[in-house]
Parts: sequence; C-alpha cells; structure tokens
Amino acid sequence: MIHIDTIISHTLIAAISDLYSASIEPNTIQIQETRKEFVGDKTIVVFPFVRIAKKSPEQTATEIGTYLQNHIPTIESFNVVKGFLNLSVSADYWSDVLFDALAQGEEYGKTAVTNDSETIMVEYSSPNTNKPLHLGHIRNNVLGYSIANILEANGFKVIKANLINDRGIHICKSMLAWKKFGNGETPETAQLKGDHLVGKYYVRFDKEYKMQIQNGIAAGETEEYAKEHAPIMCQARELLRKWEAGDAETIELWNTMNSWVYDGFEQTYTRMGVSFDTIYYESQTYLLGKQIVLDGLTNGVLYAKDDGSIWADLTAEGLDHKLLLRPDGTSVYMTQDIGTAVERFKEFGSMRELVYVVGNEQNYHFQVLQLILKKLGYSWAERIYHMSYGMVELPDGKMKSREGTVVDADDLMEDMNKTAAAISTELGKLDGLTPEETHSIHEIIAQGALKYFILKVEPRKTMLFDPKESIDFNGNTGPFIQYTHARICSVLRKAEEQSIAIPTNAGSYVCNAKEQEVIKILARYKESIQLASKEHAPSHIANYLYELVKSYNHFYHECQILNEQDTQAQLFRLALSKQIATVIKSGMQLLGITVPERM
RNA sequence: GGCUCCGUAGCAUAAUUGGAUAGUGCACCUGACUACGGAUCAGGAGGUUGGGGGUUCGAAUCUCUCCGGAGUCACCA
Repeated sequence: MIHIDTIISHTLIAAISDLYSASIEPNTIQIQETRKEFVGDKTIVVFPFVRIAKKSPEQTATEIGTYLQNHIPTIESFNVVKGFLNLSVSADYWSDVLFDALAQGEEYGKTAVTNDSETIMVEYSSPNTNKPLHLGHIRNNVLGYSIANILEANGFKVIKANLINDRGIHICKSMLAWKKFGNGETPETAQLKGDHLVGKYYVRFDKEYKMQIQNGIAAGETEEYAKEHAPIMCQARELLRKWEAGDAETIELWNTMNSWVYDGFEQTYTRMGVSFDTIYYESQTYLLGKQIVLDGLTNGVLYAKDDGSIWADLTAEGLDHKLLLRPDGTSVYMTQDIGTAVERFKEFGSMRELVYVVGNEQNYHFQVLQLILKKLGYSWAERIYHMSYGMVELPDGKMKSREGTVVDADDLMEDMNKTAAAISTELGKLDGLTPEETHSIHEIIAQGALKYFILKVEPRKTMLFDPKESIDFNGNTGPFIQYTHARICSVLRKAEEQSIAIPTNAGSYVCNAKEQEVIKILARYKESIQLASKEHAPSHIANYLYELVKSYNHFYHECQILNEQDTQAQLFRLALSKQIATVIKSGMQLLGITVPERM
C-alpha cells in the first residue's frame, strides 16, 4: 500500500502548483507526526511555503489544508495552529496499515536482500588474544552484531568480520610468563576458561615487570631506563623476534595458548549470541600494505627520511606526519590497515561500505587511515566508515585492567543471569516448566537486559555502567519489552485455545483512538530501521521499540481483548496484538535480543 | 598546546536532523489488581538544554566565544 506521507507529499506539490503557480523541491516538505497535545495525525510545516504564497502562515495553511482535504479521500479534516497544518487521517487508513503489516508478518518494515543488493562489511569485536573480554568488548560486540542485522534488514548483503589480533608483544608477554611461572598449567588442569588462563599470565607478567622496574629504580636507574631494560621485557621482545623468525618452539606455544583463548572466546561469543561470517588473523595480515606504501613513495605521495623510514605528510590537512614503515622496513599498525582495506575492496569489489566498529580512542587513527587511502588514490576511501563508540565508565571512573577495575564479560553475564533468576523466581510465573526451560528463559532475560541497556544509548556517547543499579528490569529496559511480548503471547495462546482465528481484515470495525495510536507507531517501523541504518545507531531501534511497547501497554490497559463482547473489536484487537508481538520480536532480533513467549 | 567528540531535572537518557508548551525511565510522593500476565497502568513533583553572543518566522540542534569532561597527537595495537 502507498504510504500516506507519499500521498500527502505528492498532493502538496500539486497544491502549491495549483494555488500559487510555483514548484517546490520535495526536500522542503516536512511531514511529521502530530504532537499529542494537538488534534490530528500528520502535520505539515507550512513556513517554507509562506514566502511562495505571499500570505500569512495561517492563511497559507488553511488554503493548503482545504486543497488536501478535497484531493485526498483518507484525509477527513484538518486544523491550523500558527504555521502548522494538522491533518486527520481516517480510521480506515490505519486499519489498512495494520492488516497490510499483518500480511507481511516478520518481513514487515524490512527491505529484502536480493542478488543485486550492495555489500557491506562490518568488522567488529577484533579482540587481542592475551586476556578475556570485558564490558567494553561487550559494547563492541553487541553494537557490531546489531548494526550488521540492521543493515541487512535495510536490504544490504552484510559480511560480519572479526580481525583477531593474535600476534605481537602482548601475547608474547603471556607466553613468557606462562613459561616462567606456569608449570605446564592448562585450562583443564587449572579448571579455568582458556582466555582467563592466558589473561592470568598476562597479569602475572605485568606484576613481575613492575617489580623489576622498581628494583631498577632502586639500583639507581632512571624510570625510563628501567622500563626499557627490565629483564622480563627484554625477554618478551626476544620472544617476539623468535616468533617473527618462525622459531618452531615459540610458534608451537603461541599456537597452543591462542587455541586456549579461542576456546574461551567461543564460549563467550556463543553466550552473547554473536557470530561472524569470516575471521581474519593479524598473524596473516600484518605484512600487508608494505608494497602499497613503497608504491606510494615511488608516486611521490609519501616521502622517505634519511634513516630510510617512510612517512605521510598530512600537515596540509591539519594533521601530523604519520610513520608507515620503520627504518628497518617493518610495518606499523597503520600499514597493515591500509593493506587489509585494499585487500577487502579487491575481494568484494563493489562494496558500498566497510564499517569498523572500534572505540573512539581510535578516531584519529581512522581519520588518518581514510586520508592516506585517499591520497594514495583509492576512490573507495570515502566508503570506509568508522563506527566509533564511547567508552564504558564505572561509577568510580574508567575501567583499568591494571588496577583490576574491569568488569569481566563472563562474570557480568553470569551475574545478570542470577539477578534475572532471582526476580523470576520471586514472581513465580515459570512454575511448572522444566528446569531447562526455566534456565533458558532466565538467560534470555539476562541477555536482554544487558544488551538493551547498552544499545539504547547512542553509540557515540560515553556511557555509565553502575553494576548495582544500572541494569534495571523495570522502565525503559529489555525485560520490559520482553514482558510485553510474553503477555501478548499469553493472550494469543488463550485465543487459540478458544479457537478464535486472527482475521485478515477489519470487516466493518472502525478502530478507536487507542488502537490508532498504536498503529501509528507501528507504521513508523520501517523508517526507524532506515534511520538506524543510515546513522549506524541501533539506539533508534531500541527507542522505537520502547515507544511502541509503551503505547501498546496503554492500549492494553484501556481496551479489553478476549473479554470484549463486540466480536469485531475483539478480532481487530487480536490482530493488532499479534502484529505488535511480531514487530517486537523482529525489532529485538535486530538488536540481537531474543524474546520469550513466557517469562 | 593542536585536533576530534561530549555537556539536557539528583542519576540515566530521547527529541522525526532547524519546528509547536524539551519527551521518557530510575529514585521520590498519590492512586488502580477476588488480574485477557501488576516485570503493568494512571497522576504529581522535578529544566534558564554548561554560560554568553550571533544567524531567523523559529535553535537542545547551525555559528562564534568562554567553562567543564573525555579521547588523541607512539618506530603500541
């Protein structure tokens, strides 16, 4: 069916033409939802047209309103407040919206992916392999997974990629500490998840390192010297050199410890419900980009210093000089990122976008990356997008791994589960289910609370996480939305028991104001997906769902469904309830959140 | 110091991208259940949108300038 906004928009252009003999650009038309305190459904802002009409805003609005009412059957009436033209749409239109949506089911609001769809790669998660995941990674994973779903719902082919940083000095630190202090410990013997075990030795390294620095300073060294020459740090560097030289024993240990970490990550990812289509390893990509840089030097885009190092001069763009190859010819992180970006666009030629879900501490890095790619002449440089998100802070400040103030991802998920179980048990709604079913529902609620809490905030913003108070189960929360879904399911189950079939049209029923309110929000689902997609912000979906659910709950409280004596009304409300449940499920799925049928 | 981002009620957040009297949740008061599921609903109180100037019919939104916070300016990733 044709969207009412489209009809209004077209008719408005005709109106301006007929009334004032002028043509207007479609983008000057502003159609918005009429605010609650005024009568009407749709509002046109007429200020942009008063100059054309050469009349007062009120008079212009009245003339346009009259025209629209005469030309659009579904517009029943209008009123004018200052420069705002409020249009009232007929109940039939809203009924049509509902049943049109119902017919589309779970596809409602989404744009189908076809063979012709453009491809977008979303890189997210990208962990280091020297320590377990924490709350900051949860924000990354949840955002990345969600935006991938949202882009897909908006009609793009999406490739979810994970670039695992499996090499470098950090993993050598863990390896070295394990060799020195580990006594052959394994995840099995230690009864510890692999990533936590490796993390334990990373911490152990740091402890030893700090001690050696103190010793050095006590022996009269400067702090800088002590840091640089601490024996354990020198050994770690030596281990990295061995790794780069392909030393068999080192490689073997590296493989072993990384595999422990992957087992651990796998469990965490599974519990979080995130997944990837492709996994890259830095050990296989870190040499990429070198040739491109050398070519850039030949072309004169880059320059070399006397010591042989190669640089990009970005001062003309207001930035700094950036090193791309060290004097010894080895790469830095930026070099590799240039190389992988080039590879990816080579592999998926017509990619519309390459999205990097990475924290805002790397804003500068991505700015530089894009600029260098542009200078190197890659036309697609414009299409890399840094989906930058803010840090997660705790009530007493930033999370610092060294100070032990990080919130561990596995611990947090377990805590959330316990909280959900405690609340659920108290309410006793799950009595009669098997322990497995009960546990599964607790987990759904726990995950829903955590993910929604993170996703409802705009990604760019720094967010505060209060372990004690922040994760609510009331108000604007995941469980609140899940609850509404479960409640509707309960009603639908009862309807089915009574053999009441969901209708496919409204019959002669004219829907009331409460029902229309809900349908109006239902009608905005698609634009909510589009906005979230365009702005790379799942928060729009979260806030949309909250609004939808609030409105439905209001309706639910005001109107009887199964107990309604008027059969027409009963059927209509069942259809409405069913579609709202569908959109809740569909929208939550975009956030990576599952919804239970009871809770 | 340079660049980037943020600042909305005690706390946490929204505002259809320049539109109407800035919404909402927690917490705090007051109401609604022998229940189509109360993890709900209705009402109350709480704001100079960090301060000040500018742009215009109209600014939380754009601009300038201060103030406060974060990040970054590595031959780390």
